Amino acid sequence: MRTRFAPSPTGFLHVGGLRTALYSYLLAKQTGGQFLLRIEDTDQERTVEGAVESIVRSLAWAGISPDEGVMMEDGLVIERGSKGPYIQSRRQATGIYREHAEQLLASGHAYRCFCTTERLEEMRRQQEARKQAPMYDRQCLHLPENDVKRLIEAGTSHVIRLKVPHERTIRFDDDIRGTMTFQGHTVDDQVLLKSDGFPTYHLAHVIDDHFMDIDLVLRGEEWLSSLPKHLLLFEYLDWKAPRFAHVPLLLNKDRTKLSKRQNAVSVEEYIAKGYLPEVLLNFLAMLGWNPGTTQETFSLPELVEQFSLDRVQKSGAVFDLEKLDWLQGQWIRKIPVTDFAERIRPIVGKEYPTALHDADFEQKASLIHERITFFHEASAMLGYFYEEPGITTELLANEKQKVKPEELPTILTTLLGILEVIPEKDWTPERLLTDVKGEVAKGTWKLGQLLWPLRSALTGLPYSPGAVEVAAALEREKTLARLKRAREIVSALS
RNA sequence: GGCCCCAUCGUCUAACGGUGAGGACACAGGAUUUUCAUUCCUGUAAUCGGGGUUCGAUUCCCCGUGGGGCUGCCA
Repeated sequence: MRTRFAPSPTGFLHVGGLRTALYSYLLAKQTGGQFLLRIEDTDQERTVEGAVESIVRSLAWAGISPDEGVMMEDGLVIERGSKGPYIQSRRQATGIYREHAEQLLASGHAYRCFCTTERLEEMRRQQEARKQAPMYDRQCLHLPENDVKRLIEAGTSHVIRLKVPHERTIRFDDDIRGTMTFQGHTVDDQVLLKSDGFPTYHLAHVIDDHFMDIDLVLRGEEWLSSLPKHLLLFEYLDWKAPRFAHVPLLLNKDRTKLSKRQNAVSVEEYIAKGYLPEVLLNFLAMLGWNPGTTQETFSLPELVEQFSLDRVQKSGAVFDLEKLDWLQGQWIRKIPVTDFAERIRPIVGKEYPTALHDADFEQKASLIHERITFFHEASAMLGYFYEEPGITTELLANEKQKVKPEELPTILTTLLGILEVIPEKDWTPERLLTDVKGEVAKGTWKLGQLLWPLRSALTGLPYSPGAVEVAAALEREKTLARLKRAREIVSALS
């Protein structure tokens, strides 16, 4: 099956766009077909410089690479394939859209309209005042042939409109929604070719999807109401229409269409925040689709295998970030520790260069593997291994753990007494814990009263990996030095 | 206003017309005998309303209601 994604280069790639691209990609891949990327830049005014690069880059980041059409090679945007060009402004230059608009004119399914924007605006105003649906009143449909000829010769600016058959009922099947029906008289005579010679979306999509041999058009639900126009065009051009699947919209918390005002909507924002491509894809796939099992995490190959349109939801889905963050945690924990360590090493190294050559970095990284959500948190979580932490009495004491400030000097001395007798070669988390517990067994202190001051003296943090794990990774000498320093601080204050 | 689409826990969702309406996120409580996190266990929580059809409707039909989309020489 050949599918395509056809965004307009009006800005960054939208997360909703990434989802339709993903679904299209999955369908193409699972049938051994091709996925195409086409750029729809027929609106000269809305086209944004650099948007094509940005969209292609975001798609590549997500691992959704087109087999044909617009793609990235060596950092450059290129076009590849035998059905090109794949950028509509370049296709326009070939005359393909005008040609077919004229064919529709000749067959009587379209007509020229010379109405000015002012007249159209006035007409709509009046229609609304009369509580009628704003629709073109067909003034130019009834223009005598001679007048049309004269106006064209005079070079009068005009558009070409589709002549919608009012008496017809248009029925069709959508792969997600099933059968739908529209009455012809409720469908407006859509502009097909604008006065600047560019096609509108409607004409361009029909022509391009035909010539690019697209089997299935998968797009957002916002296109549902213009589908009758597209079907009519396929019919009038005497082409076989592709299948259509309209996916439900992504929603804000208040259930309106996902918008910039209420959410981060561009893929670039999620990249910048540090989400893994696997996570965004996994999350987006599950918004509006479910596997019918309790599986929650899916890799791209798993999605290719399991995705199907008949399990796609009809109603819109709220884009809820909480599950996204949970998924990110799940995916991070799936990364083998060695790989995880190598991924965060450069991040930590940026702030603490010694981490770059730390032979025991993996041991330290393993301590935060289950605690981290974003890689960029790593340096803050491991900083105490590479610089002396700031320690205060307030931090070392802890009411909940029953660590009273005035007892700190005694506790720290006790801790040093326990640890100093452990030789370098036995400096493991297990041995450290065993010996601390041995002290607890004597009955003076509870475990928390010893471990809280130990952990906070070593890390300078209220939350961190466990005391003995940190001590082991920090090594004997540094651990003892930090405890001594802590003891000096508390004795100076008492 | 008109046209079209949609409707199960707060959110994402499951359920050949027969289930105690299931799972996940979030939330609450607990366990993992130090914090945080992880992991595990438990709990709170839903079929929009009204009519049909049927022995039996979350499921099928109709009418409401609610929400959304479209209504541009934008896509």
